[in-house]
Amino acid sequence: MRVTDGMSEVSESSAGSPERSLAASARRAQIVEAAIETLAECGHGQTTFARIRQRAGISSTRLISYHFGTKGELMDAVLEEVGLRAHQAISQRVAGESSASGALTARIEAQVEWVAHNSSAVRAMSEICRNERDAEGVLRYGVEVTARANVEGLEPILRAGQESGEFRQFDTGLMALTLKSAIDAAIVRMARPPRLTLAQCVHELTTLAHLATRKES
Amino acid sequence: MRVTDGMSEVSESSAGSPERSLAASARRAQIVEAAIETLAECGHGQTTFARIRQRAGISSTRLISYHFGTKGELMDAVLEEVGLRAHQAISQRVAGESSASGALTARIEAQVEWVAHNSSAVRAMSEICRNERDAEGVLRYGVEVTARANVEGLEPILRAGQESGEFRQFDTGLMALTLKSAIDAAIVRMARPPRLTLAQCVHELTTLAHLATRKES
Amino acid sequence: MRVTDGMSEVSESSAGSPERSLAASARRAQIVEAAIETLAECGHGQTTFARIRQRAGISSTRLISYHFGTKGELMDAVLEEVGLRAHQAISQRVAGESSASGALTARIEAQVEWVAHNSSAVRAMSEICRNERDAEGVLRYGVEVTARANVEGLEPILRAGQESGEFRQFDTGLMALTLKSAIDAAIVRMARPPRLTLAQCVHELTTLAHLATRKES
Amino acid sequence: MRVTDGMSEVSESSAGSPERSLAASARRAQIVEAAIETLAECGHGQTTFARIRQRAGISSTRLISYHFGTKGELMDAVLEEVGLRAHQAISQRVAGESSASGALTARIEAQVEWVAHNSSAVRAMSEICRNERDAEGVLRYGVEVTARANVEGLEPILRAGQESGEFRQFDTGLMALTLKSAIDAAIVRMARPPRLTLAQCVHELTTLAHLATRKES
DNA sequence: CATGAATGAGCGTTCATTCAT
DNA sequence: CATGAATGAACGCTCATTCAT
Repeated sequence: MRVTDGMSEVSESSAGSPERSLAASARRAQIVEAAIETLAECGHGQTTFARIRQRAGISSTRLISYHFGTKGELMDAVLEEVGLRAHQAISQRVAGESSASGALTARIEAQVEWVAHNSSAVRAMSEICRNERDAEGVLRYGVEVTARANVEGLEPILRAGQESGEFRQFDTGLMALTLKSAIDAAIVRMARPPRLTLAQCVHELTTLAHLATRKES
Repeated sequence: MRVTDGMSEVSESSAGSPERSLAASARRAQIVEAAIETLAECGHGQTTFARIRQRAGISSTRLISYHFGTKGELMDAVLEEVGLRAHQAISQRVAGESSASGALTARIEAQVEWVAHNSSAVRAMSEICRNERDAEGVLRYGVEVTARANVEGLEPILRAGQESGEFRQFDTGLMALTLKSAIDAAIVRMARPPRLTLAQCVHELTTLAHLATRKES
Repeated sequence: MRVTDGMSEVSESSAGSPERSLAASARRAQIVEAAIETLAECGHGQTTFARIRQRAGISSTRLISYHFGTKGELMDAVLEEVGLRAHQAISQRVAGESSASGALTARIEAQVEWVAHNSSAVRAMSEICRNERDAEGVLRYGVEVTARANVEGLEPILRAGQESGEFRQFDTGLMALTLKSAIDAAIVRMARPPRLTLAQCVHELTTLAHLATRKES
Repeated sequence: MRVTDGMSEVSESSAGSPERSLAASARRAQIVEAAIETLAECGHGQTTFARIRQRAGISSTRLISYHFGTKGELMDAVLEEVGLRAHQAISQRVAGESSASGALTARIEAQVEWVAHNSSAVRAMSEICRNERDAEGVLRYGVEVTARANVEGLEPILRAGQESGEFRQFDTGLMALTLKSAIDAAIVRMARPPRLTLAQCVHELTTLAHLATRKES
């Protein structure tokens, strides 16, 4: 039986069991972390096994293919890890809000702050989603996947606000995308003079969202 | 020690003469066009001389380096060409407007329509700006360059509107980036069900821009 | 941005351990030997990975860069190997001599004989030293390196002879270079008619050295 | 009839006539000079048409192949030019001497001085002779050619000295080669501390030659 | 006399991956 | 769990040369 067909060599050892040995999990985490940093710093095109190996401080690239099988699966693991981190950090902060307007503000705050403090993870995710392709050359993750962690949380709020009458009528899909883009734009803006603080950015964005969504008086 | 200095073998000519032979210009245009299509379809990472050669229907990749020197200079040429096209198509449409609000609407209309009808050029530009790096690994074109053709035109309008009292106070840099992002988001949105027409998208965006910028009554 | 730093993919290992696996050492020796022969026969300019691969009888040029990293490092390895061989063969033959004159004669004998019987190694070293350049175009090994293995051994003898009063006053650096050159010239001379035997060459050279260095009576 | 088969395109125009137009001769001289400088500075391996073109300040490498046909023929022309210069500068200085000893001294003086003052030409010649190969990979100019301009003048003097009884018996071929090598070594020596003046070098060499060749008293 | 346009072959290097233990 | 050795394919780029005017 062939051992490697796109599957990690370790995953098949305990067939069926979702658990992984402690050492293996640690190794995987170490490699994923190195991959995130490399993606953020060098970009997808320069993110090679050799560079990841170097940053992770491991002896051979063989260790990477040993634990993840192929490069694509490593990218999957990175995406999963980043998505998990974002979800854990953001979702709970929106929970307490009762009004759609409040929820929207809370969500934007949470999101922009997380993005600002986890730029490497965000860049890594972005690099993968926009560049990772399969053998035929088609993007493996559409904008869909990119949107999921962040936009997915935004659109339900917008829909709820329209249904409750808090918000005016607009295309919720486009508005969600716009707000998500605005959040990313804020990170770009913060890097440029004249300097804006994180709090100022948050305020600008929540104001913008409020004005763009509220029902005309 | 390098002798070509990364310059096209055909370019130099003693004086600063902008002249280029007819045949050479045609070849360059042909290659640039093939490069744009390849970038849009295959992404920066898969945009190789071999693929460009194939799409351009020329005999050898040598023809590319003959006319452009290095890959980096070809990318420069692509960026220049796309920038020129966008400028020519967009700038004049904003000229006639007297009010900031009218100019903003006109600019958004012009921009979203151009982007919608020139998606290959836009994708090509995006791929280059986000992925092209120099030998040391740093991005050759910052977000600055990306922003120039589009954002540069947006921000002056916003500033003028604030000065004339038409617009409320907000950070013009962030607002320009947000509107630019929203335009790109509209393209993404149009590709997803439920379907939105171009006109509907334009309306959504101009409405959003109006609400976000107008002075509170 | 480069990750391999021009290092062999197999070399690193955390500590400064001189150990290399048996198989790897054998492969390296095989490749170095093929490189020496190629350099001697085809010259530095025609010494390509493809030719070395062919002569070594290995499957791919990739094996060379796998074991040596870059071409420059392969050249380094060749130089090191040839230097080692020469040192081992020559140095001990001079050890027993008490007088400077005797040492000089012994050294010349040993050197000319080694050079005559290891012409490939000598040519390889010569090709590298005179042609190998770095990226900026400067010679990587000055005449210094070339001289080291052979001249370095010559000059101390000359200095000792002057100090002991055996030799007349002359510039030891120039004399050492001259004798080294004369040894190389002997190899050239042997290839031309009328034929000279190795022993005759040695005699001619030792006589010349004796006459040129001895104190005037 | 094909115009180019290893022959310069201009040479065939005035078939049979050894004269060349003034402009063509000037161009050829300009290119040869640039080739000499490039060979001396960058070495044979890096002496490309592109670099020569640049240094000569001409518009296209096509001009080189136009005037010289192939690279090999350009190298021939360089060799011819350098040989001519050396011959013109050296030969007359030996003319007036009556004794072999005097002629030898005069020749060494003339040769070392010319070499010292024309290092680029010497390096160029050396680069060509040691590296230029034909399509099959064999050196196009043996040591023979290198030796011609310089050694050729040395050996007759040595032979004459032996016949007249001035010099002792030794192999004139090896001695000539040795003295030629010693002259080149002097140039190397002069570049190294402790500094030696040209006059000192000449004195060291003529003394050495005298001691090595004179009849034992 | 000079130039423009084109070209195939070859270069060293980098890549992810696979076959062995 | 980890490593060593090997590999074919592809990359951008440089080379001298040739077919046209």
